[in-house]
Amino acid sequence: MTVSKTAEKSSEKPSDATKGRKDATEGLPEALQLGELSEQLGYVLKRAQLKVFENFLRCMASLQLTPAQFSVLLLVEKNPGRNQTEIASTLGILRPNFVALLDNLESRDLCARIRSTNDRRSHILVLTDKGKAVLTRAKKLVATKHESRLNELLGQANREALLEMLSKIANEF
Amino acid sequence: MTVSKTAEKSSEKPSDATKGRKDATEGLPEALQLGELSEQLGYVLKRAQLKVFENFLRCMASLQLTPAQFSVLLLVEKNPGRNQTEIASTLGILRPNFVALLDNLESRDLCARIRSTNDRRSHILVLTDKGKAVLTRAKKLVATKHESRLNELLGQANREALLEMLSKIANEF
DNA sequence: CGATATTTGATATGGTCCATAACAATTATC
DNA sequence: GATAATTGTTATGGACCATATCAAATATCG
Repeated sequence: MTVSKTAEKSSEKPSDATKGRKDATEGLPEALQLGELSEQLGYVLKRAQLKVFENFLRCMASLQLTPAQFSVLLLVEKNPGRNQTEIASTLGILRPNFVALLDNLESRDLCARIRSTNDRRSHILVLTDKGKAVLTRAKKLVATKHESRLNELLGQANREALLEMLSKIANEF
Repeated sequence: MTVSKTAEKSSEKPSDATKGRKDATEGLPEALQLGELSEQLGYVLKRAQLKVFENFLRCMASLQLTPAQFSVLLLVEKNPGRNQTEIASTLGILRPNFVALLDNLESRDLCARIRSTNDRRSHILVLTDKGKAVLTRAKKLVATKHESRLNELLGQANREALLEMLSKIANEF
């Protein structure tokens, strides 16, 4: 050990004003200094991501769609006729973990697995009619409640610049 | 069910060219179209965050520090004499989950819990000498290997703009 | 052709992170 | 001094992520 146990506060300071934290300026617990933390991109990136996901979930509460589920619906709509492996891998989801996710969407009749006639191992993925309808509503909610709020916070131009830089990091880092 | 089971590909097309996917242009599995996904800030944000954390871990492999551990060391260095509740809460870590994190840092002699004399319930947190030394090396690694690579990818000005926008989202969203 | 290897969806399993309830010790409050 | 609140801690469960493994189906190659 390099530090003596049972010490207290800033040493070299046997003063009286800061003893027991009972000054007249009490009440607030004196917010901590973030210091270099607020300059760490990873830290800020993570916090921002949590906030965005949190807001996304609130906006989608009526449809009960998580970001991952929404991304699956979007990708299946854009790429109908693909199998689980293809959809999962382009989303960065491992096949085993994709099974339960799909089970959920299928049990809610948003998505369907269809045994392919070409390759009877694979399951072709398609949106059901209900899935298409829900996705349409989801897109509207995201646009009007979610992304729009980001626009008014950052401004249209900044939001696009942000997206471009994040894409660069996601793809070229 | 709204879709007929055992279908295949784009219907209304009993053609021959796209049957069995055995054209002359075979080989590549024909990359999927991301479509609107690449415009979803949450999606891109998450992917970027994963990439940044991944790179952070690689850069810190020699010191065996995770982003969370690094943030704790940074915060304790900047705010010595605070207790676990204060450090954990400003990092968005729940007290129960902070215990094991601290146990790890303390077992490696990077950080120490000191029973406060003011409030004998709380544990004051301080960096050990080894903790300070490791943190110094960690900062250098982050600066030279991690953040520098972001700079050359985005450019100094863009990196600062990115940080500012992410901070705005993290704090005001 | 037929033996072997590969692929696909699936299960089981373990790890990490996150969230809640509950507890003993200590302190604050009235 | 009785009651309430706080601190660190444990236990626990859920969500997410990663690996190994499997049966069925297909591909490969002698």
